Amino acid sequence: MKRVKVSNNVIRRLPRYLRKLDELTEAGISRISSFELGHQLGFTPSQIRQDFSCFGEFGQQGYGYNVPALRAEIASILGMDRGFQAIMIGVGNIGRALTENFNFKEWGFRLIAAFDVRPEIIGTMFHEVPILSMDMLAQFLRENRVDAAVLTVPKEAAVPVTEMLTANGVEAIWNFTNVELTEPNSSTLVENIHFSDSLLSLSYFIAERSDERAAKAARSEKN
Amino acid sequence: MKRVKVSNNVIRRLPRYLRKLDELTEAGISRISSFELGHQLGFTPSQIRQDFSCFGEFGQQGYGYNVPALRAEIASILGMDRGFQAIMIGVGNIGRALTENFNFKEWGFRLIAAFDVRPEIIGTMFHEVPILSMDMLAQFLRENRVDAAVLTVPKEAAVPVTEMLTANGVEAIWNFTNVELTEPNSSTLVENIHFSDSLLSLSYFIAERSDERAAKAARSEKN
DNA sequence: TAGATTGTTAATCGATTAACAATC
DNA sequence: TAGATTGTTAATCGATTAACAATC
Repeated sequence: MKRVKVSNNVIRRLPRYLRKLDELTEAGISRISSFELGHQLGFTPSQIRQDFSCFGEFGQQGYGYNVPALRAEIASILGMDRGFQAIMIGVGNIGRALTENFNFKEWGFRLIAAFDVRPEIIGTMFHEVPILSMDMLAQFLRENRVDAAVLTVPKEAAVPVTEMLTANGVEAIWNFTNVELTEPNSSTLVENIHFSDSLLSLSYFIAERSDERAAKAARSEKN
Repeated sequence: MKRVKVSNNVIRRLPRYLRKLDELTEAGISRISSFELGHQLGFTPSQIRQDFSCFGEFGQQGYGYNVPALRAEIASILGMDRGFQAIMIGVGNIGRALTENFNFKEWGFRLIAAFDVRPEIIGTMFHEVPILSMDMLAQFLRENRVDAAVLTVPKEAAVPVTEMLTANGVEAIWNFTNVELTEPNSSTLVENIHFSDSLLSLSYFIAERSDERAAKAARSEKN
């Protein structure tokens, strides 16, 4: 697979393509043009062809794209077939909710262990995932390949735990704490789930619309 | 406040500014230059000044920005002071985890009610939020101002519930279902929390780095 | 073959960065 | 005042869109 430098925007669109292709498959659609796919996602056909062309030639002139084949290509580009292994740090509310509700396997990750500091849960299993003591973390990382750590610890623990993880060779963190981990000069990959950022963006748009309406109402009152 | 058309990229950066300013406040720092702020966030000073200039003049030549004042401005731009009210649809695992762990008030939202279809929880309270029957939704929306709905229903219910919400005047949805709700021609604001999209982006970067290392290893083996 | 649609090159558009006069 | 740093205009860079020859 050719891996030229692909822009961040393109990468962020890949999972949306994947989801849409899964929806199409479910609906029994096996063939789609960039025109129709673009229409359904709100992208231009050009953008879609440009995006895919970063990785190869997946379509066929005069025909379009084969849905399952394209799906498989994108899954592979995203690394879903690489058998990545992940650990979870912090088995509190968020960690448990994630373990129960999020299907790591479906997205190519195997959650092989979880770590916590509370003696009462250490040594137990939670949904087929063993909960180990944080004291075991370093040893565990020496003995197992861990491609990513899911960070679901309390706010205060976020930075020290991150330091511990990177010091022990973890190079990718899926961060659920509402703490800014991205250090300007670190090579660790950090992907953030910032609930508040998301809600605040929505809040901005709600406020914007509200202001627009108020302005409109004020104008029509004048006339 | 001037509200010219602000690009999406700028809006997405605002919550990060807010968080950083809160961190600075906590650290007792009350003044910062665009240079230093940029350094800490990985942005250029130019970008920071450009971003802020969309909304007004918050700095002072020769001095920089006053941290609490700038924080207040951004909070206001994001609509955090507008007393937005939200309802939650679906009180399953995700809904409960969110109610327990996410402080809506901190971000300017008041969670005034939750809705579910399961008789055994209808009529109860969960963390000060009353759980009502879905049958009451339409009436509730007529009688209360609801600025946003938090969508935490099972996958299958996502589309029908969304239709019901929009039909009853809800114009903003915070979507936690892994379903593509953004219809190309709807005016409803949809903000998605797609866990899988986030993990798959991370997966891409892990795979990319792995490939780069393999290529490097292969090259050095040849020499 | 004729029609459709790709992959790719060129043109446009928008966002980021640089530069600098204004000013605290 | 001199030094620092903003707000803003201009330059650059990158991403999106348009166009079209290639081809199934």
